[in-house]
Amino acid sequence: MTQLLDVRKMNILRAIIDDYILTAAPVGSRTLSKRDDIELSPATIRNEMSDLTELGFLEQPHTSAGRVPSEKAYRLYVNNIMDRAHITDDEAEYIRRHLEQRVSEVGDVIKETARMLSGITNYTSVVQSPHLRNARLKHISLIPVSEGSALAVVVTNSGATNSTMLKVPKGITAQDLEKISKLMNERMIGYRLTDVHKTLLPLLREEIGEQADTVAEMLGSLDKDLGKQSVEVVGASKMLDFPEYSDVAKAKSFLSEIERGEMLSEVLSENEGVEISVRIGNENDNPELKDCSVVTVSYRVGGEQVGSMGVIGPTRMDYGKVVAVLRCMSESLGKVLSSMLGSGSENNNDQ
Amino acid sequence: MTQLLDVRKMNILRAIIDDYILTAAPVGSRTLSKRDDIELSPATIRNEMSDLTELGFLEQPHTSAGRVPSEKAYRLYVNNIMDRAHITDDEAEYIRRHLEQRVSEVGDVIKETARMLSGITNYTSVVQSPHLRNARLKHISLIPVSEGSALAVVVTNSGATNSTMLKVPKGITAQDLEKISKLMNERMIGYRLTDVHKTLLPLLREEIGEQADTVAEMLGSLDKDLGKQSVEVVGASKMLDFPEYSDVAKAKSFLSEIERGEMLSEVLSENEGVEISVRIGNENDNPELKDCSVVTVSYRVGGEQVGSMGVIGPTRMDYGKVVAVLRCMSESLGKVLSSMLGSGSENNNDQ
DNA sequence: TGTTAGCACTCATCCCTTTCGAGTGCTAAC
DNA sequence: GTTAGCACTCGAAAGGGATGAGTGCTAACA
Repeated sequence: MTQLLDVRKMNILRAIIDDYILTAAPVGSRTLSKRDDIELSPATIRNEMSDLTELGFLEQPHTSAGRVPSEKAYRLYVNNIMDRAHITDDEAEYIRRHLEQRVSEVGDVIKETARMLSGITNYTSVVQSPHLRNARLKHISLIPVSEGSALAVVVTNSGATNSTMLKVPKGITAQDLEKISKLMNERMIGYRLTDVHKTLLPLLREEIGEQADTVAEMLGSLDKDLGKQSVEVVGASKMLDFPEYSDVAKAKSFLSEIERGEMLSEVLSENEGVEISVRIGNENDNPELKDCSVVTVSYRVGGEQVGSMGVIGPTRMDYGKVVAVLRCMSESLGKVLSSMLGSGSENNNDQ
Repeated sequence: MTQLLDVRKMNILRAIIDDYILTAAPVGSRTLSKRDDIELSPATIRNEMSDLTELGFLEQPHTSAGRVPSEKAYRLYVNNIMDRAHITDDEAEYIRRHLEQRVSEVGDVIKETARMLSGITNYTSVVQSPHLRNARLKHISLIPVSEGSALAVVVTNSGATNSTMLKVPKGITAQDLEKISKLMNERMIGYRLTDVHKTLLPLLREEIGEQADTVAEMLGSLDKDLGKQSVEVVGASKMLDFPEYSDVAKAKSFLSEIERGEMLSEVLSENEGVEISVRIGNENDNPELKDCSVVTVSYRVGGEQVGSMGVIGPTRMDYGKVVAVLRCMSESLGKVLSSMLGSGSENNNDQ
């Protein structure tokens, strides 16, 4: 498929895309022939453009307008043409530095990542907090809050903490809770929460005694709760900077959808297992994103993929830069989280 | 000041405001004379409108347009004219019901409140989480997380829970932490955090021994952290529904400001001590809000004002409905929080 | 055979004018 | 004090060139 296009066509296509990314205006043959990297007359270029249009890489808003890249063109561009190293060492250094200053809490790091991501790219950024599914228990506290409810605080080996309100059966007293949490701390530390729930709990049943059902229920709801990954969105309003969204109705429907939030976690969870993913226009499932491109990247802590982040922008986004920035951010975030969370990486490897 | 306007002028002004709130279009004399509640000819109305314009209650976009209410008019309307009981018992019941279903966590209740508030009014809603400044300690856990950091989990008598990452001096071991938290639980329960920090700590110093400084520092940073009130915003994009924001640049600058978030906490903390506050157009400090009105209301748990919420909309917002809804929401939220948090109200009163 | 100049043609955009109508203010009559 | 009548204002919408960026095609050139 690559060889469908000769070098010259490739160059012209790249030039058109580069130009269009910058200006959002249809690109004409004269404009192109003025560029230094293309030494052809407008007429020749027109012939090539005509071919490219026929091949589906270019589109014409109307007869007497310039050409606009099609989604197929962006796809080709992303796969084969763009130069990825659009990010300087300085910028990379800046990202790392800036992230490492925020040493306090995971949530803050995620927020800061989202802010930087949107700040550097000038698109909407989306960053998912790391999931704890495979984290190992380090400490559990059950703190009585009121009749019928207790707060479960879980610290994992990755240093992440999570507190969840649990319902507690009527009969259970504060002493019971203390007993249970003591037992849990003695026996369950070092296991994955899912392991505890599925594997270990049955073995421990007799030892726990009459409260076994309570514990099981608590673990179940904990399990569910730890699976939830929050999502930080920054710069949604930046979409209004682009002429693509100069129509208020369009802007509104996009922003509402972002605000609802459901789309976002879908978008981020779609690329499990993949390192980096670029979805262009209609490649997105969500119809609200059909004029957008979404670039997502997963990040790892201690070798394990624990979350992802991404950028949402118009289809004519600066893919090269975005991909480079995301690569860098993913790496930095991974490092920062790993180091922040201390022992995380070592303990995670022994199965 | 009220008596500057006779009954007829008042009626006309109210009619104009009502109409303008609905349509956002300048109101003319003919339109008014067609209304059932005004039995005057257009010419007569024109005379009155001319007077009202001279008095500063109406403005004319241009000579041959209808009249638009001025901010002064809205002020008068809010203070003297509007009928407040714009909300039916059914709606009030709906609000209460809907909130009470969300019994799990304070954060969820706040989110749901914000969602409903924006849903019912169709404006942007802003809801602050309750502050814990005067809450009394019920339980403290210090959980070692990694070298140099520990998680402090505080449960207050109001049932609110809050966890904060604390820096811990190098020398402190897990055992130390346990000892400290045990001591704190024994001696500090029932006090306000600020009391503990300022009053009780000095008295306890010797008893705590060498870790006193550590405890002091921890309490200090806890204190600061518990003072933070998060803010939930829902429906910011709804502003785009209004013709006032059909200009994308204007919409963008408004949304960016909302997204930055700082303005919001300012707006909400301005009305401490006041029950309900209406700020119209330029009455707002923030220039970004000069075309908006902000209605805020505080809410109480156990007799004490612990937070506030509000609605942001165009100056021609439906003040009557908004005020009524906010009143109801404030009451419901207070009740739900009080009941949710169990013992909250009783214990809060004994000084 | 590939490249280029020339030319007729298309069509969105800009600007100007005209028309339309909602709304006003004033005056005179009731 | 209220109202009908009327001239006047002015924004919004509709129409109509002119402009110019851009195309496709053809024929000539290297």
